[in-house]
Amino acid sequence: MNEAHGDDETLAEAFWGVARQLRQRTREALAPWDVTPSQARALGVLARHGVLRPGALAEHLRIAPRSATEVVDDLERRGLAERRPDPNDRRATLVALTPEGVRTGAAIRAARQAEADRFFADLDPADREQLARILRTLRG
Amino acid sequence: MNEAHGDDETLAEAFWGVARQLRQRTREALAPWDVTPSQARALGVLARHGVLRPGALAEHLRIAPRSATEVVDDLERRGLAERRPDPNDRRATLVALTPEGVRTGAAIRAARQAEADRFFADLDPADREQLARILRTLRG
DNA sequence: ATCGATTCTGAGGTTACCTCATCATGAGGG
DNA sequence: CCCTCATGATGAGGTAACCTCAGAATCGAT
Repeated sequence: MNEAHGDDETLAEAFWGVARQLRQRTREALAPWDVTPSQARALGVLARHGVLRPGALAEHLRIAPRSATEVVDDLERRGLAERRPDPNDRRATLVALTPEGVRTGAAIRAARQAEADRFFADLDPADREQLARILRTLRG
Repeated sequence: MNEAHGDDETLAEAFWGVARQLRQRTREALAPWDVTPSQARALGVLARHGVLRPGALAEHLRIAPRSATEVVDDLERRGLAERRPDPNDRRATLVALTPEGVRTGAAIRAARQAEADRFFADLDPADREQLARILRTLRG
């Protein structure tokens, strides 16, 4: 019920505009390590949860198990993670970060955090608090 | 079921959590028309701006010109848009919505809007105003 | 008339997903 | 002990939505 003239933007449009900017910035922050966003996410999950089966990794990433296999392939190819057999279940494999994977994961996490902080630094502290509260409400 | 509810969640993480939910809802709202998100976006741009060249469409969608060709192919295949020669420039083609494209575009716009409204309806009016203002600031 | 810019599209590549089929193994029952 | 069913990972093959690079047609300007 609200167009008829130019761009008075809806909340959703504004939200996606900001999302686009933030994604862009995050991508730039990731550039020095030459890892794709999906690899970075997997690195983050593995850093948080330690050794995981591909299936469990998939759950955390909310992707299909088959897709986790692929991400692990990539990380392994880059020397950031390695597979090892699960001693308790011979069907399963365990995925663990290599030392380099741990290092890279930490560095990426820090860089991403710094970039996000810089992004939200345009807001004064009160607005940041408001935004955090509102986002929490939306996830209720 | 999964994913720890970050108590110490960063603003960025909260933001992406909300984005994920909103994207999910939007996707569901689009389902009845069986158009992909990218087709829906193009439909929206064409509905707003009328007849456009593929290149101009690409700019509005912020994608490469070559990719707009593809989106137009899809819309044309579905009978939602059609190409016609630009009478003023024989290099160019113009993309226009068909009547069905216009109808579908309007319906999608309404459905999407309704879904977004429902999504943000969890917020009271004051919070919606705050959120709009904060998002505007971030885009400064 | 020529030359550089522009407009689109073919060819082919990438990322990040997906489903379905297959194979090995595990767990429980008879 | 064998059989069946469930589970874990992966091969094969597919999709959406992008991309770049080349090339053909045309335009505008000199």
